[in-house]
Amino acid sequence: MATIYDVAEKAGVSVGTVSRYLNGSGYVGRKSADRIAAAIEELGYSPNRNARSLTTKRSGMIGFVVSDLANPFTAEIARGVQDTADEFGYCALIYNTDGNAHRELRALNTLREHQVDGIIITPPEIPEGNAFLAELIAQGIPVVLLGRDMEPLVTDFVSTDTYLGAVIAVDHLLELGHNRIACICARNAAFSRRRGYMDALTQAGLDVDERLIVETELTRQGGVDAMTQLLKLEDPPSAVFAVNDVTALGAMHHAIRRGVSIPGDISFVGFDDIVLAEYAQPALTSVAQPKLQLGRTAFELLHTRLETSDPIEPRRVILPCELVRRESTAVARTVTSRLQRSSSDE
Amino acid sequence: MATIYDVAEKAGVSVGTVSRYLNGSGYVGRKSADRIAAAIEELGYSPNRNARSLTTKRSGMIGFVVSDLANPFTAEIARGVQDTADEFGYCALIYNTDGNAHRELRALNTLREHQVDGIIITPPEIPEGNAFLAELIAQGIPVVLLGRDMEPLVTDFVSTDTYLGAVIAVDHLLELGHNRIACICARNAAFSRRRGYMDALTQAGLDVDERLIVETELTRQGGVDAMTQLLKLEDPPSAVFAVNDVTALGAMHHAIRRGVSIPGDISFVGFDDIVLAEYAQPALTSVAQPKLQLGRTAFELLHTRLETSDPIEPRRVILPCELVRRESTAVARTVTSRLQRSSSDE
DNA sequence: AAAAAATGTGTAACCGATTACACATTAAGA
DNA sequence: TCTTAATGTGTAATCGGTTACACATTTTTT
Repeated sequence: MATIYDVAEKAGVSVGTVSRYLNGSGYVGRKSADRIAAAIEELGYSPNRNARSLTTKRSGMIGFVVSDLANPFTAEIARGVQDTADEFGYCALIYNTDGNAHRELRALNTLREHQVDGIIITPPEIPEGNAFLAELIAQGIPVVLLGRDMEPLVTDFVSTDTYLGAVIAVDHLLELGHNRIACICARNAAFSRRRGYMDALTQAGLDVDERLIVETELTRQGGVDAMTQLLKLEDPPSAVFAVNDVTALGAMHHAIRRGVSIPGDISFVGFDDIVLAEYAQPALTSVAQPKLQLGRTAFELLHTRLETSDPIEPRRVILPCELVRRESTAVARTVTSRLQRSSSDE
Repeated sequence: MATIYDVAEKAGVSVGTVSRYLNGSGYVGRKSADRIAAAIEELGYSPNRNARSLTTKRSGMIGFVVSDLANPFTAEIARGVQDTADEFGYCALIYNTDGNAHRELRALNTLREHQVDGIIITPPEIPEGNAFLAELIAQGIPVVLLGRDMEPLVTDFVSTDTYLGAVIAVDHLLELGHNRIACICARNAAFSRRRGYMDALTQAGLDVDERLIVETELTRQGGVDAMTQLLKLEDPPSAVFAVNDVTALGAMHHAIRRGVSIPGDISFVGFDDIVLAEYAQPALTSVAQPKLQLGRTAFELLHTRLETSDPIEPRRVILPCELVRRESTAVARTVTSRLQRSSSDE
C-alpha cells in the first residue's frame, strides 16, 4: 500500500506538501498540486485514516449501540444514523447488544478503544451501562441518548412524544364519535402512552372506565388475550387503542375471528406504525414515530458536539408522532345509527 | 487520556513490558504484571487501537456494505454479521448505499481509508462498484459477496439456494394434491425461483401452463394485479406460488376480497418469510431464507481469510431454504371432494 | 559447578500520517 | 527600488502503540 512518502517521492515534493494538498490546509503551488494529483492517481494512493487520527485525535467514526438491529424499528433508526453520518463524512460503527449487559459493556469499551468521536446509544436500562456511559462522557466522549431518558445523566437526548401520540390516537377515535374506548397496554412499560390515553379521555369530559384498560404482554398473543377479555364485557368497547401495533394486530385479528366487523363494529388504533400495520387486513390505523428522523436528529445532536470543544448544555429533542389513518377506524356505530335516525327523521 | 507511557511510568516498568503484558506476548514477570494491572486500573487506561493498527496493520474492523439497512431482510443479515464479528473480536463498520453507485463507491473508499481488514458486501449490480471491488481484492483486502454472484470475480460468495427453495414450495403444493399451480414472478429478477417452479412441475410430470405464469412487479400491488388476471381465467389455479411474500400477500388479500376462501379454494405460498407472512391473516406459508445464518457464514468466510495470508481459493456456500408451513396452504379441493366421495362410497 | 536454556526487561526504530517552524521565493505597496 | 506581505516548501517532532534486539537474571541440565 502506497504511503504519503511514496506520493511525495514520486511527485518530487515533501510529505508536508502532500499532506497540505490532501487536507487543503496551508499553501500548495499549482505545479506541485498537479504533480501530487498525478502521483496519487498513479500509485492508487489512499490515505491511512488510522495514522491520521493518531495525530488529529479524531477518528471520523461514531459508535451506534442498539439492543436489536434486526428489529425493523431499530433498523430504520440505524439507517437514519448511518445516512446522516455519511453525509457529514463520518463512519458508523454499529453494535448490537441483544440487551445483554455484558455485550453492551464490551461494545462501549471497544468503541472507546477504536477512538470513536462520539456515541449514539439506544438500549434498555442497564445500570452498569449507565455508569460506563457516564465515565465516557466524563472523558469527553460525546454521547447522545436515543429514546432512553437517563435521569442523572447530563447529555443530549432525542425521542418521540409518545404521550402526545397517544392523545392524538384517542382524539381521533373521539372525533369519530367513540365514547367507549378501550386501552390495551403493558404492565410496566410505555406508561406515557397510557397516560396520554387517560388524559385524552378526561380532557373530552369522559370518565375513565377501568374495565376498559387491559394490561397484557405487548405481543400478538397478548393482544389476543386482551381482546378476549374485552369481548366478554357486557358492554364491549366500540374502539380499541393499543400501545403498540403487534398487540393491536393480535387484538384485531382475534376480533375478526370472533365475527366482529372492523371497522364496522369496532375501530382499532395501534402505535409505532410498523410495516405490518400497512399490510394488515384491514390496514391498521397507527401512530407513526419518525424513525428515520430520530436517527438523523441523533446524529445531528452528536455532530454539533463533535465540531466544537466548547461545553454545550444538554439538549433534549422530542419529535412529534403522526397519526396514519387507514382502514381500521371509522365513525362509531352509535353515531352512524343516530345519523341514520336523524336523516330518516327529516 | 492515559497512554501506554503513563502506565509504564506509574508501574515503574518500560513500555515494552506493558505492551507485552497487554498482548500476552513474550515474558512478563509476576511482579511487573501486578503493578501494570494496578496502574491500568488506576489510570482507567484504554489502549488506542488506531496506534496499534498502525504497526500491526490490522484494524480489527470489517466493513459491511448493504443497499438498504432498513429492509428487515437486510437488517437481520446485518445482525448476523455484527454478532459473529463481535464474537471474533471484530467491529463492523456498516454502510448503507441505497443502491446508489456514488454512495457505494464512497463507502468502499472510506472503508479502505479506515483500513478495514475485510469487506462483506451485498448490494445490487453496479459496474463501477465491481471494478472497485476487484481493485480492493487485488490490493489484498478480503471480500466476501453476500447474495450477489459476481461472475468474473474471484472471491468467496454466500447465498441461499432459492432455486431449491422454489422447488420445495411447489413440491409442497403438489403433495397437497394441487395440479393447477400458478406462479407470480418478476419480469427480470428472481429467475432461479421461476425455474424451480417450472422444474418442479415438469419433474412431477405436469405440463407448464403458460397462462398460469404471471409476470408482474414484485410489490403488493403487483400481487393484486396478478391475482386479478388469474381469477379471470375460466379455469383458475387451485394454488399460487409467488416469488416473494409481499407479492403473495397482495395476491392473497385480493383473492379474499373477491370472496375466495383461503386455503379452502386456493392455497398460497410466498418466498422470503418476512415477518408479515407470520402475521398475515391467514398466516402465509413461505420459503424462509436463513438470514441470520447468511450473515454468520459471510463473516466466517471472511474470518478465515483474515487469519491467514495464504491464498485461499474462492469458496461458495449455498445455504438451504426451509419451508415454513402456515395457514395459507391446504389439501386441494378436488382431492378433498374426491376423498369425500370415496369415503361416501364406502 | 559450569554450561545451556528459560525467563524477564529496557531501548529504540518504526508504522503513516499532521503540523509548527524556519526558510525561500514571489507579488504588492510606498 | 526597497519593504512588507503573501505564497510556497522542507524538516523534524509527534501521536500511541509494537517488536526486534541486546542484555541481565534465574533456573535447569549435565
